[in-house]
Formats: sequence, C-alpha cells, structure tokens
Amino acid sequence: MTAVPNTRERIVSAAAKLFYSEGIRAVSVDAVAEAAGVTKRTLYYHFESKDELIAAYLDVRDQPNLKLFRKWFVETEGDVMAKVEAIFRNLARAARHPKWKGCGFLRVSAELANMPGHPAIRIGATHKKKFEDWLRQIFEAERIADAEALARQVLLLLDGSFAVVLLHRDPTYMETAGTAAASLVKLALSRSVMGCR
Amino acid sequence: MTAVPNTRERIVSAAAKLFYSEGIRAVSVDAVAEAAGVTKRTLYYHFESKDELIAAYLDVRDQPNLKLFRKWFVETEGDVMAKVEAIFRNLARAARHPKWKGCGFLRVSAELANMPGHPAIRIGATHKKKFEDWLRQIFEAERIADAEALARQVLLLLDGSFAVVLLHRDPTYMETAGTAAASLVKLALSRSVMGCR
DNA sequence: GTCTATAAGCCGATAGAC
DNA sequence: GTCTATCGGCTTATAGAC
Repeated sequence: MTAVPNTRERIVSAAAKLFYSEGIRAVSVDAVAEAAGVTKRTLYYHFESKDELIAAYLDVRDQPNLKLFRKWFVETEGDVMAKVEAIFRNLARAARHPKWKGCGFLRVSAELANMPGHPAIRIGATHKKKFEDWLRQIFEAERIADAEALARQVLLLLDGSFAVVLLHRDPTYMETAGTAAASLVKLALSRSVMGCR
Repeated sequence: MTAVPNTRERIVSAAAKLFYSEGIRAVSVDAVAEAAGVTKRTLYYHFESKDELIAAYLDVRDQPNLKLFRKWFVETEGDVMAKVEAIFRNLARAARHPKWKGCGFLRVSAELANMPGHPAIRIGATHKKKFEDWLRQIFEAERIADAEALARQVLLLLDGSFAVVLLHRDPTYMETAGTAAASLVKLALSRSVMGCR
C-alpha cells in the first residue's frame, strides 16, 4: 500500500518472469536484479537469499493460478463433467501459447528434487493441496461418495498433462486428459447414484 | 566388448547417478569427472559437451526402464486391469526407496524447458513414446476399440503420479493412479465388448 | 587416451558509503 | 534503501605434454 512503485514487487515480478521462462538454476541473481532495474545489493536487502526469492516467485503465483481454474470452472455451462473437462480444454489453449513452459510449481519441484524441505517446494505442495481440496469440495457437493479419491485422480491427470505436454509439446494430451477426467467423474457419479461404495 | 573397464561407460554411469540424484544443472562436469575417477580433460575427450553427457545419461536409462515395466506387467497374474494396476503398485514401492527422486526423463524436460530442441529432451520424448506404444499394443491385443486414446490416458496417469509423488513425497498417489487406470481400462473394455465406439 | 594446468568468466553473497 | 565495488569460489571448456 505504498505510494511509490514497490521495489520488492518489481524484483519478484522480474524473478517470476525469468524463473518461469528459463528455470530457477539457469537464472542468476544478477539477471533478476538487472531485469528489475535494481542492483544486486538492493535485491539482497529485500531477500535473504536466492532460495527465498524462488519461494517468493511461487508464492505470488498461488492465488492467481487457483482463481483462474475457478473461473474456467464456473464460466462453463453444463454439468460437473463438462466443467471439469473445460479446465483441461482451457489449459490446452494456454499451452499453445509460445511462452508456455509447463507448471511452474512442478518444474521447481523437479529442479529442487535434491532439496526436499526447500521453502519453495512447501509452497508448491500447499498450492497443489489447495487445488485438490477445491476439487474435493466440488465433488462432495455433487454427492459423490469417494470425492477425495476422485479429486486425487483428476489432479493426477492434470499434473500428468503438464508433464507430458512439456515433454512432447503436444497440447492434445490435455484434451485426452480432460476426456479421461470426465469419464472418471461420470463413473464416480453413477456409482454414487446407485448407492454403491 | 572391450576387455578393460570402459572409461566412457564409467563416466556415463557416474553422470547417471549424480544427475538423477542432484539434478543436471546442480551437478558440474568436475563432479562427474571426479566421481568417475578421470580428469575433466578425459571426460571432454569422450563427450563434446555437458549437453551430450546429459543425453548419454538418459540414453542408458531407456531400455532398462522399459524392460522393468514389461517385467512388472507380465509377472502379474490376472487380467489386463490387474496387470496395469500392478505397474503403479510396483512404482509406488520403488518410490518409497529413499533415493527415489521421480522420473529422470521428466525432470530433465522440466530443467531444460527453455531448450525445447535439446538432444536429451528428444531422447526423453522418444522413451515416453515407446512406453505409450507398448501400452497401445497391449490394449489392441485386448481388442479395445480406442487403444491409442487409452494408452495416452494411462501414460498421463503414470507421469502425473511421478510429478505429484515427487512434490508431496506421498507414494499412495501412485496407488490412486493405478485405481484410476484400471477403471479406465475396464470402461474401455466394456465399451468395446458392447461394440460401441 | 589420459594427464596437469589454466583460461575467461559467472556464481551467490557481502562491505561499506551515502 | 539504494548505491559502487568486490570477495572467494566455482563454471564449462581448452592448451599442450606424454
């Protein structure tokens, strides 16, 4: 809420752009500072370390990301199958953008696989849990018996499509994942209606 | 087939261990050379660049990896659903090993997301296509109508479970993925028997 | 084919002035 | 809070001897 352009925010914004585009280990602190228009010393005034900056990068992406998924869901006409499938279709559209490079959270967790307790990984894990919980609540509202398992299955298809499309650069995999997700939702729904476990 | 311990093989073996354990950008050429017991100059005699070494690392993992999946599949008693599910159950067991750090192919593609044409990414893409083709052939042999789509769906669940388990360090997601995969196979099988598209 | 030695520069992080 | 200047170490890759 300061009146002047916030230096910290400019640094995080520059970091987000570079880290997502190039990868966190490929981008130096120098490069982030230069892109933000500050010196490295200023950057280290606002952040204790590069690791803290990486965590800040993912933290600013948390809410906007979840909000976008919710938007795609609610703005779609039809039943819950159609709404879930629409998430994947919208994601496929996003993946066709030349600057798309997968899921920032998953890429950081892959890059930092040798540092399991890293703050950025915690933020990524929390983000994905929030998404899974959101799905679970939706399925519970639909009176689906094992909403928790179904939410996990849809999450697995979503994160799988991030990984596969990043590798093959073929967004049609996201549509395949959407079809699979819709099938699983339908199956769970039919089981619940029949009163089965 | 040389009689003496092959220097090139020792280098690739050391690289594989370190790259998988720490990440490709986190490991220096110096570290690989030292682990292999050769000097950096010798390493650069056998490999033109670090990029070529990364590609070699994934290349040696291609066949053993596919062979393991086939082994898990054929050694499982029961129908195709049980066999597919067994892949995920075996993977969950592997993921519980303390040294497990996800899928090497996917992690490289995440680390090199800014270099789409990198030789190592091509090798990873080819590897995953081989796996997908193997699944497709299995489903075709089961007379499943859209074997291609089903193979892609199972692949998406598999790679999704790699990504999610790496993030949460919770191998039960692999069992959830296995359940989902079995459900999708069963669904496709029932559709094919009924003669539907 | 393997070695020693080193180039040339970038890395994360810091000292101290203002 | 932002600057200039720089530390010590590590980076990929190479020159030239044997």
